[in-house]
Amino acid sequence: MARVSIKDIAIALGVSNATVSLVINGKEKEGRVGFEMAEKIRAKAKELNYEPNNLARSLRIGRSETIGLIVADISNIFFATLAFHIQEYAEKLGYTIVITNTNEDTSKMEKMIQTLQSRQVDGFIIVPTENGEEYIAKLVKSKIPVVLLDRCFPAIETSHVMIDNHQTSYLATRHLIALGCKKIALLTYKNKLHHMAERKRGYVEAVQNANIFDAGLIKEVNYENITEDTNNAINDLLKIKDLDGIFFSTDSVCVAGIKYMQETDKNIFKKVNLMSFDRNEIFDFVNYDVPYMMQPLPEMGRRAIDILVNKIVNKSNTSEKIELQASLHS
Amino acid sequence: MARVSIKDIAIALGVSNATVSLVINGKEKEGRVGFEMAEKIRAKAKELNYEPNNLARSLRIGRSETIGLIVADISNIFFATLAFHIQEYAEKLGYTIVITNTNEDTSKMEKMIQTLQSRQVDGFIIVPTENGEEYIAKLVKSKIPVVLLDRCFPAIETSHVMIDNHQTSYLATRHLIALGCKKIALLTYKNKLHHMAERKRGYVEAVQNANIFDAGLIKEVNYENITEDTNNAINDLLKIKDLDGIFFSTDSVCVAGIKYMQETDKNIFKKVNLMSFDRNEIFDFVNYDVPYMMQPLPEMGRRAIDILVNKIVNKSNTSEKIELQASLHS
DNA sequence: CTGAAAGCGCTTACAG
DNA sequence: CTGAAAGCGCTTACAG
Repeated sequence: MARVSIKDIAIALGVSNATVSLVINGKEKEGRVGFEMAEKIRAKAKELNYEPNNLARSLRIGRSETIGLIVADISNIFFATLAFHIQEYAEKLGYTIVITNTNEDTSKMEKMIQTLQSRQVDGFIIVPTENGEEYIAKLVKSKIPVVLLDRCFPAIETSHVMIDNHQTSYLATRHLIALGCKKIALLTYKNKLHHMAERKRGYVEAVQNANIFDAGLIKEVNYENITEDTNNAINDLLKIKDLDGIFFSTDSVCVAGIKYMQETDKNIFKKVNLMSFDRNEIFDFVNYDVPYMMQPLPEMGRRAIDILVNKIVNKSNTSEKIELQASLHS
Repeated sequence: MARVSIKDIAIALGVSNATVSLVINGKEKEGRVGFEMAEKIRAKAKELNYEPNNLARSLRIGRSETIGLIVADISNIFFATLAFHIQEYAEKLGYTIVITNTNEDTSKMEKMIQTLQSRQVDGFIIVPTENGEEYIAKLVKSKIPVVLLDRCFPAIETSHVMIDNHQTSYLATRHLIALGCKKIALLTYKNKLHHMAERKRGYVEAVQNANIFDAGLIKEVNYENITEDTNNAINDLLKIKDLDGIFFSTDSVCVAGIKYMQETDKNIFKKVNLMSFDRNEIFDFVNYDVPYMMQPLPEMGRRAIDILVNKIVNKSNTSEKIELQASLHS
């Protein structure tokens, strides 16, 4: 039951390893192997049930045709869907995707990157953690191809694929304003990630332009303590007279918010308009049509792969910064 | 920027590759390298920023310490969570998990397995597709370590980790009966997978024992057409006089069912008791406490890894068939 | 305590 | 059109 190698085929047929390798890789034309010999080799390969050893191949050619995908939380439907699209597309290009998970933990991210590097991945697509800037900077400096996804560090010169968070947030807020809202709250994560700051900036710009800015309407919650923090924030907000809009900067906060509001006041949605970032399945079960800004997940995945593969294949070193548009669903 | 290898360290220090390798792998004691030399080697490795090449190592030792995990749908929270736990646990044991996705497509499953085999994974954890029996049988016969997860093919002699579907389903139905239900419907997938048949069997046994079996209360829907089929099934069921219970054999069907029922009749949950297989986030947003049978995902993941690693390391060839208990939440 | 050498399975110049 | 040989970066008997 020992695995059969190129050598076994070569010996069985009395030819050289080189000839077999050429045929197996379909290089018989440029490679100058006779048609009959090629046919014999293919037949023998099938007969012996030959399966190539890609480890050996990778070692020899110096590429593994494997890409490391590092996401923040694979059990979050947003990242799971993104991972799904990335895998689908990468497969078409002949790359295998290795997905790993950081749980928003920087030391874990570092460990994952090291593990994958020792397995010789050709490049990385990374959703970086909040405190991961230093390590990502080091990684990028080491010249291994990297594309950041969904999030970025403006101080580092890297390629990234994300949406235009500022613009998306601005448009989301404008939508509430167009609906006639005058007191619009923002419920967002408290962290240093740039994309979150951009979402806040988009909101602030929109309410300022409409002359309805009020710093007291901005509430920030911690990722680790989302339920309790959100409940408290909503409690505070509902005390505000004439509150008529809440913009949630992610669907996870929106879900937590809606859950609490439903329990608190069944008629809340008649008074307060919501807006979410990304869709969540639970929206179908709420007695209110939640409008949301949808990120183009399949395209984000494709673009990330395209840029990364270009870096890998052409050794391109330019930083491509892609910011896609999200679409309003209401 | 060329990667530094063991050889570079050896040359820099004027020692042999073997000595460096021994130290790097912490085998200096059994390996008989002097402490001072070991220290010098470690220092030089750090200085040169040495990172081992696991591809080369795997090729040499004949193991990759990588496990292929093949799930049916990574964007389904059930599998995503399972994948998460498997990865967490495998990492502790020094294994890297490569996750891929079949989308319930058998030809895709075959392709994924081949790809991973050529990358020399040491073994597989597989959630097999409905028509994948033949290929899985072939795979198992080839002696590569395999553990089936969540589903199994009784005709094939393999290891598997799943729950006791019959018993779980039986208890779920008993719960509805204990609540006083006399007309309990079953809403399940129409497919040939054994675990689904077991869920049906558990339901049938429970209602037969209670003398309330009625074949007309069993409705089957297609995975590909879940929304429409479920709506039709629910429509039929709601025409039945005195219907007082519905058991959903998976949370995905339950979600579809609840969605439709909510739209159809707001007071439905006062008349009909539900029971779901597994929990879903949307249950929090339904005006009714959905009871469910919860599968022990972390344990399922751990057991699958333990069995697989045992096969890999000890070349164990016995089939371990693990059937865990699910717990009732109501 | 340390080194020289073979070999894992492949690919790729080079020679003929 | 085909073969002999080197080498990717490791590990592991074997010899001393």
